[in-house]
Amino acid sequence: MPEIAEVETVRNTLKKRILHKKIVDVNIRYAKIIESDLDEFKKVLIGNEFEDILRRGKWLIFKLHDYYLLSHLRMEGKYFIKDSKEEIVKHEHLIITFNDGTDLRYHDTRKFGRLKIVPLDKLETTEEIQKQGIEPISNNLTSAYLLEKFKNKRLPIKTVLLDQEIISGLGNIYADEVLFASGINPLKKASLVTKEECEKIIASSKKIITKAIEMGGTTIKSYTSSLGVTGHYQDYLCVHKREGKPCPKCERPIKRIKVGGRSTYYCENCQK
DNA sequence: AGTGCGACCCGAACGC
DNA sequence: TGCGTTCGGGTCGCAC
Repeated sequence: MPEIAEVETVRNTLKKRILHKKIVDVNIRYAKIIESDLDEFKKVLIGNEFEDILRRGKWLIFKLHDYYLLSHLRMEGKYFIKDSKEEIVKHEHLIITFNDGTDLRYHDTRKFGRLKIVPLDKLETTEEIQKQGIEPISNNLTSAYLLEKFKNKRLPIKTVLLDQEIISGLGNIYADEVLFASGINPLKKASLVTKEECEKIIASSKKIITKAIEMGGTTIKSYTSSLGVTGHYQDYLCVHKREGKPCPKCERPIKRIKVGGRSTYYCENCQK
């Protein structure tokens, strides 16, 4: 679920609620989501405090005094802030307790999310962070860069847009939306995408992501960002999850196909 | 190096 | 109603 807009919304929401509070306890209830040594993980967190929250692609980066806590929500990870006295519910896998009687709780139905700690000076050399491509909302994203990256890719453009090492942060929802807005068929081989089409991909990515962040992300199924905040971008989706519904431009029914194993929605008429 | 596909998990939606 | 199957907003590892 969480794509860049959702992660950004979580970041902004949590920043208002958890900074500069002393961590007094850490309860790991499902250890496999933690990629660091568990004792070290706890030792680093307890007595520490979050000083800032950053984001790189879909990675949330919590800055501690001497370490970063990296968190990837994958498909269904969510953060909640609750009173420490509240009963722990199913799927709350990590509970960080603050000295003011509140908890930051990581909830993940499918257990796909991952967390790890890295020392401050090791962030840039951490593989997960190093691999991230250019942010869609960055001015460094140019058609020259995309053309170079697409050059040797025979994969469908849709699949390549999901490659975090090229553009970081686009997921299945916004990839469909970007291609619709750009008038590009999701099955078109990436190596055949033109400079003009790259310009369209860049312009529509910026527009769609900016708007989605403004709307607090997209809520599909039960996804809510932290604190029960619900995104509203789903009201603006043109093609994703709209199989059979009329295309916003030409009114013909939206098609659903599989591309690289992922559900893909598009308009046959507008995306030749 | 680039590509294809199963694996990781679970619950909801669907089909009978 | 009940039971089995399919699917998914993401990424990784492995085989070719």
